[in-house]
Amino acid sequence: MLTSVDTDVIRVLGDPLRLKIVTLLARETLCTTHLVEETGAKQTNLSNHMKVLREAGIVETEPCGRFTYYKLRPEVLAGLSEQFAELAASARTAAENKRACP
Amino acid sequence: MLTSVDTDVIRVLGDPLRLKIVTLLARETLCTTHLVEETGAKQTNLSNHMKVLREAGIVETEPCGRFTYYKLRPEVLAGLSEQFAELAASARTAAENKRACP
DNA sequence: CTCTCACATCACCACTCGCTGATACCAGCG
DNA sequence: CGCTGGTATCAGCGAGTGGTGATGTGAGAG
Repeated sequence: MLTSVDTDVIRVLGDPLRLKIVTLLARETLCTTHLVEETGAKQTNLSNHMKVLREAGIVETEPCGRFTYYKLRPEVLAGLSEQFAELAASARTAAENKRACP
Repeated sequence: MLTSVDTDVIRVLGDPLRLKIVTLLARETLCTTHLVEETGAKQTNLSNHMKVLREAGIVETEPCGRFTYYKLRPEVLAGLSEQFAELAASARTAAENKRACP
C-alpha cells in the first residue's frame, strides 16, 4: 500500500527550525552547543526540538563526555523519500482515473 | 543545495486528514462529495483542507458542471521526494563528519 | 423562474504547539 | 569534595490552527 506514510515524522519535519537542524545534521554530526551557534536559538528551545526529533526516531544521540552528539538516521529520510516517490508515481497515472459524478 | 526544502508543503502534508486526501487523490481524481464519503469528515472541514492544499500548490481544481474535481500535482510530491533523498544521501556520508567539541 | 444541490466563506471556540525563564541533573576539572 | 559548564526537564504564556455551524454563491433540474 501507499498509505503507510505516518504523519508524525512529516509533522516533525514541518517545523522550519527542526528542518534546519536536520539539514545541518545531514552535513555533520553535531552537539547541542554547535546547533545553538548555527541556528541562533536558545539552548532550551533547541533541547526541546531535539527531544521531538529523537522521539520521532529521526536522530540518534551519542554521549561523548559532557557533550551529546546528534546524528541523523538516514533510513527515516530515505523511507520518506520513497513514500513520496510512490505517491508521485501513482499520482501521475491517476490523472485520468476520474470517478463519475454522483 | 539541500536546504531548499520549504516547510510549507511539509507542514501541510503533516496533517493526517490532508495526507489521507492526498493518498486518495493519488489513486484517482475526485470531487468534494467523494472525499466527504471516503474520509467521513464534514464538508466544511474538507473544503477548508482543500483550500490549504490548493494554496500550497499540492492540488489543482477542475470545475465540471456543479462539481469541483481535485487532482494532485505530481511535481510537488516528486520534488519533496528528491529533496528528502538528497538529505538521506548526505546524511549517510555525514556520520563520521563529527565536529570537534568546543 | 424557482428550487435544489455542490461548494466556498465566515465567525467562533477549543486546543495544541512553540518559545521562554527557572531549575535540576551529570560529567569533568581543580 | 566543590565548582563549572553542557544538557535536559518543568511550568507558563501567547499565537497559530483545526473543527463546527451558519450563511453565501452559482450552476443545473424541474
